[in-house]
Amino acid sequence: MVRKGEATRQQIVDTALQRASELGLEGMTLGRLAEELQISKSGLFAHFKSKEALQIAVLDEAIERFTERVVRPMLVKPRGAPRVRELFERWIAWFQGETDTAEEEILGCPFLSLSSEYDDRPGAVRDALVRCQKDWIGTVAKAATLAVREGHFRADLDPEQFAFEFKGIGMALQHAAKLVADPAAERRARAAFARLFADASAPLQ
Amino acid sequence: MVRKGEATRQQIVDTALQRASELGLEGMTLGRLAEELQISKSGLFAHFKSKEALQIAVLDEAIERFTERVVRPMLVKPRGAPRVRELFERWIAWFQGETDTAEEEILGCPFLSLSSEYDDRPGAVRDALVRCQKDWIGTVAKAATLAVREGHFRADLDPEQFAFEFKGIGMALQHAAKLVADPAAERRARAAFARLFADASAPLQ
DNA sequence: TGCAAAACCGACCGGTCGTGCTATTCTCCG
DNA sequence: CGGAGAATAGCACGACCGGTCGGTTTTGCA
Repeated sequence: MVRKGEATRQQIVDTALQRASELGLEGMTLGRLAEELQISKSGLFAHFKSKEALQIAVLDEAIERFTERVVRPMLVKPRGAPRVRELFERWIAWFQGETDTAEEEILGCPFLSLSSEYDDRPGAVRDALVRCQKDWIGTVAKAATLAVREGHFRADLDPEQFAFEFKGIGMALQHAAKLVADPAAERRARAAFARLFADASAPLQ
Repeated sequence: MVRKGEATRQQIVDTALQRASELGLEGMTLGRLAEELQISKSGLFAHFKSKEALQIAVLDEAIERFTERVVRPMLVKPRGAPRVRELFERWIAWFQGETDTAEEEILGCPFLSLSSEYDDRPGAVRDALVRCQKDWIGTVAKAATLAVREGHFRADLDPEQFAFEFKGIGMALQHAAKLVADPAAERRARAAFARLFADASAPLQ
């Protein structure tokens, strides 16, 4: 007697994530969400004690998907440069959304959208977002550290600096692809990464 | 008999820009704006035919200030590498807000906040925003082009690619400084720019 | 199959949103 | 200083917001 509710809740979170990616977690409203799900607003609300709780549930869902689609698959590659490359490729793929089928257009990374939505809005959602963003740059820095240890990257490389620039490339990609609708955005991002990667690599001899 | 109204309108736009930088152009509301200005909501509204008109007025004001504080001052430097450097320094300074006095904390660039606010929200505001963002990356690319022409940058440099990465550094700075509150953010941004600049520079001989 | 609990609904609350309309106050020119 | 017109206030509107509550339907174990 605990099945149906959980399924509905999952369905709500799924749809909410979708809407939140477009309108932001604040811009998403319970009424329209319920309407889209063909559910009453109160029925929807009953699954969460507050809108904030729903927002955090949505954020957790996004984190889970990100882990599954980007972070975990990178581990199949050997430590070092290949894993760093894989991380970038997975990240780029993440920008085109959940579809496993071929998809051309860039939907963007929900975390980047949420980052600017909450960088001036204190609260539990922001705290959770900060935590997961720190985790993410930590993951990138860790991969870079391993690449140094493997001898693929220069010994004097600053992994945190690498992660900073890595992140910048993704943000520029999102900006160029979504707002300015530059068809060359993805190519530019790859070129930027190639430069970052080359600079980080250990000299051939 | 055209004085007072214009002064009030300017005051409204000033305050609105301030609020919009924190809450976004959508999150900013006429009621609270009027309250802060000690003005009636209808009195405020009378200066603009719609909220969208106010939003665009705010955007125009931001563009004007950006031009004054970032784009125009760069022209005092000679064409080429010095001008590119100046552009970056002015841009970094722009992130700390309007204060001419020393200010430590990063307030962030309103355009970057607005970019993610409107990348999924069609309308006149978005159109204006896209236009000014294209102008901005065009300005950066133009400066890079001149640096190539002056022989400071490599002849085979892609100025648009340079502008893409330039923008990415600023976005990473905003993210690191505002959301994650990383005290090293500005240092990281400068280091990233130094690397970008060095890669773009023509070989010494 | 009975029945308690879980799931869900519809109506409704106070509040706030953007936006009109009308009346009053203020400002500046003649 | 008087009056025309700009500037502003007062007020109300319809819509929608997040959230509450009492009642109805559905579910799944005993």
